[in-house]
Amino acid sequence: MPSLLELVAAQKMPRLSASDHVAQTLKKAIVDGLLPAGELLRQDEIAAHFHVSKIPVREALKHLEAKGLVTFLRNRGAVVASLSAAEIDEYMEIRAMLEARAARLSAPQISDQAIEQARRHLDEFDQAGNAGRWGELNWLFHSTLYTAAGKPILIAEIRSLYNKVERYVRALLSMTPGMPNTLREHAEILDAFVRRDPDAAAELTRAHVLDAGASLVSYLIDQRSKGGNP
Amino acid sequence: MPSLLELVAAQKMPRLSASDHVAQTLKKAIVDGLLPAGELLRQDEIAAHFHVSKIPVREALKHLEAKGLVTFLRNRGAVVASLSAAEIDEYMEIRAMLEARAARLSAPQISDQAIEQARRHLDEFDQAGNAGRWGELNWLFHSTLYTAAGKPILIAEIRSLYNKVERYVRALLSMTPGMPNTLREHAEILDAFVRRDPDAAAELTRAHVLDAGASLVSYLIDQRSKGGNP
DNA sequence: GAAATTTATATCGTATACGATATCTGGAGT
DNA sequence: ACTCCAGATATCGTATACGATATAAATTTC
Repeated sequence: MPSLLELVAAQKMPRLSASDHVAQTLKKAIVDGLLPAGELLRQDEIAAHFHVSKIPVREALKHLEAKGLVTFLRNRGAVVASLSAAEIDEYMEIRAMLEARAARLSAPQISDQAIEQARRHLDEFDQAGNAGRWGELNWLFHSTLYTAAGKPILIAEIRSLYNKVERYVRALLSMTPGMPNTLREHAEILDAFVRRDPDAAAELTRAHVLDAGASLVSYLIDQRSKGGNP
Repeated sequence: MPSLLELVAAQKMPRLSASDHVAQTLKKAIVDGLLPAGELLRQDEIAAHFHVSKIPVREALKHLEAKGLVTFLRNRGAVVASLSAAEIDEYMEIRAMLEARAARLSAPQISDQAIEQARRHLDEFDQAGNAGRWGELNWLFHSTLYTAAGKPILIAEIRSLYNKVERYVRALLSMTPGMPNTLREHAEILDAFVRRDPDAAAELTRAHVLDAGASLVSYLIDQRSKGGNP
């Protein structure tokens, strides 16, 4: 039987490897937009920040490279990945397809509890002031609606796409006061789920994502034509 | 001006890092099914095979982990990822959606040259005996049809899904003599593109992928209920 | 004074080295 | 003979060390 001391020590034992810890933390920083696109990620600097050597840092960066969040430049280091407007447009189109599918499969199956949980996320979302909390609540609202589909891989793929574009969505949202369409669209989507209407849930979800995508692309094209963003 | 000797030396200089070279080679071995699911990937062994140290090997494995081809077991090493029948089913469903979309967008735009190229891949495919060459030609046939869509990200996502299930598709195909439906379906798809019919191209492509998925899942369920596959 | 070349410096990519963890082997105890 | 524990062995995960490459600075050349 393990002693109390051993249990306490086990608590201190990292369940995650150093490499995984660095990867998780960096991933969040990139998705949240704390690290701007194109930012050079110096390995020694990151290693010092996490009190580890470069080895786990490089492993973490390789992991994020495969996930599309980081780009390696041979002998020049890793940078936060940049997406063109066209690429973002494609990602949003794919998201629209997959999320519409998830909504269609989930709507007829969803439980009252899940709907209530989604409604709570939505209420909190509507009140949340800062863009950081907003991103998480938006994801929680949508993913809560999708779980009844019983398609974990589909949701994981959606999440992966979400991670790639999230920082751009937030940049737009922090510029757009009031979120004109978002609130109404969310309410309509939730209502479709309440009615257990698969067609409405799918189509409203598709339109919601495509609408966000269109706003995003026009904002980016506008922004980059002016600012001369590298 | 660089001397001839320097240019020759530059030829020998690896355009790829050791880590990327290992990743590419391992990825191909896994996708092609040379390394069976669950196989332990010993770092020292792989390092010796490539005449490098463990560091680039681990970076390569981390990259493949993020791509879903490898799974790390803490302090026990990396294994070739295994997929359940349900997971394969989900991946094939998503492929069906994305490939139908690519076909729909591409069909009205496709050039005669692209169609001829696809036809050549198809002819070679029909004659190819071994399953190894088959996989590449199948991909070439389909991807050639999709390129006119002008959606590189969509195609990359399809390819990523393809990589995850390809080894299972091949295992089935090597068991199935003659490929009953595949040849006819391919011919029908190509014909839809010849007619520049987006609806037919999309629906036939969707059915083709879903058909392959259904065969795959029933084969796997059958196989695993008998053999007691770990 | 500007362009080109050399030197210096910083950072990367990888080999080596070593402690930590898991698995294997053999013996003690029942 | 079987279980349980201890030591040995193998493999992993990471720190340290160092050659290679790119960028910046200094120097030379025209």
